[in-house]
Amino acid sequence: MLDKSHKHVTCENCLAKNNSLFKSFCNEEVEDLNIVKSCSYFKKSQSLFIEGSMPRGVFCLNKGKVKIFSRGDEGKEQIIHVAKEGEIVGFRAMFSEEPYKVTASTLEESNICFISKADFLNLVDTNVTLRNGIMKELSTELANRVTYITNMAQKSVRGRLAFALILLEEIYTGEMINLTREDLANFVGTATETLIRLLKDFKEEEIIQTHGRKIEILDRDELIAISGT
Amino acid sequence: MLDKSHKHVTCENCLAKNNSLFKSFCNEEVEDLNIVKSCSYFKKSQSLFIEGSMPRGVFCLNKGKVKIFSRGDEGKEQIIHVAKEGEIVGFRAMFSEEPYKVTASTLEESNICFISKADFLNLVDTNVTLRNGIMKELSTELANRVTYITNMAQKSVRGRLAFALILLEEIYTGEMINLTREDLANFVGTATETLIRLLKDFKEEEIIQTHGRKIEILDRDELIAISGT
DNA sequence: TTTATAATGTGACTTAGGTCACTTTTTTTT
DNA sequence: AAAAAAAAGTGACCTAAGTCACATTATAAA
Repeated sequence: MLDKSHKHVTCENCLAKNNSLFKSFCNEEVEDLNIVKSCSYFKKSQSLFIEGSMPRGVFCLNKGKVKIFSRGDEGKEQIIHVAKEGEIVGFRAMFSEEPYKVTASTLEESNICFISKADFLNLVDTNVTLRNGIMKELSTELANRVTYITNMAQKSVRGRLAFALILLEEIYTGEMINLTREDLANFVGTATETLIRLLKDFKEEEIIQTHGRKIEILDRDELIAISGT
Repeated sequence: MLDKSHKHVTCENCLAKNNSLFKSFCNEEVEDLNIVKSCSYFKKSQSLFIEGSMPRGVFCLNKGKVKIFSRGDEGKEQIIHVAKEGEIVGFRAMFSEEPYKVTASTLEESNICFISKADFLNLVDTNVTLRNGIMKELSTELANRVTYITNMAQKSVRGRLAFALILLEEIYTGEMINLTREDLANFVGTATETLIRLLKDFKEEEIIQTHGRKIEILDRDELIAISGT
């Protein structure tokens, strides 16, 4: 259980910092950051921002996980990304001058800091390293989505699930993958029932093991092989 | 037929310029651009760059169309984007320090200018407007891909084809959509046979009309309706 | 603790869309 | 113009994966 009263993690002490776009910041820069940011506690299933609304700033994850999703025409969630500690969420929309195309919502209780649009853009304007980091991040993300699209278009659901589990293992480093079957299905892009059946197959093949809803990967190599399907 | 001898279009006279990231350039800036760029003629089906190779610069389309695709595990092309006159192709990889994740290849004979990585990055460093344009472009593109992914995961092939035709109508403004059935199938993410059958349906429903391989859209509203499927 | 609510899991059935095997038409090359 | 190669189009068949309708846990609330 997170300490709800601990509302102001200082950037200096932020454990997630070295995993973030701010990792190269010097002490002075971290101090500036610390002044402009505000920190707050989010319960499970709270939204940071909603598809269609205008961006007002960026969110920096100190602790917790956040799903980023868009809704298809029938309202079904398509999870695009699961953000973890250290990630800055919502900065893509800072530059596009358009409303959010995605919703961000916590998957578990989280400590999340907020930096206003003006402050963030000011940082980007004045800090070359940060700016380059962001351009690199945007480009890398764009390249990742190419893979994502190709997977969606060409792989079987079984292959996509294998791929998703490999990605999620990275995101849930040190702990077990912990997502509702519906969220997992919405990430893989399939029906919940199909997802459950495929997980059952993987269990029977001893590729994974479950502890309640939590998923432990037993045979990563096999998953890699299947993900080519 | 393009004039093959006309190898050096000056940026000043480039008809595509106003449709590009360079549209806000002043005369002096255009002159600088003109000095660093080189211009060449590409036949149909020539590659500008290939997945896996290291980026050496960016390509600016003066005339012609270019498909951008990645290959899935079985080698099947997945077309991510069709670039038209005015677009700068390959600039995403300039910032990622990684090999290309996609291949770019001409769909028709084209006039294409080249700007080396060093020259391009120099421009980006010194020209704030260009840089902001690029950051905006990267972000918008990222948002578009969210839609693309959601479509792939949730829509029927019929719905995706309708959506693709709407996009392609924009890209082929003033002319008719002219793609092989295989390319179109690889854009929609389906088998060529399925694509042909669906096009036949659309013809019977008088939503489109074909002139040889060229596709003319008759009922855009109906396509929009179907694309929600 | 009981009740309500949400999440997980199964079975039966249907179908969209992929695959394979050809034919026909168009385009390119000789 | 003839030959070769590539693209377009058809038909028959099959199966991966979606849908619907419940049963069975979990989890949260009263």
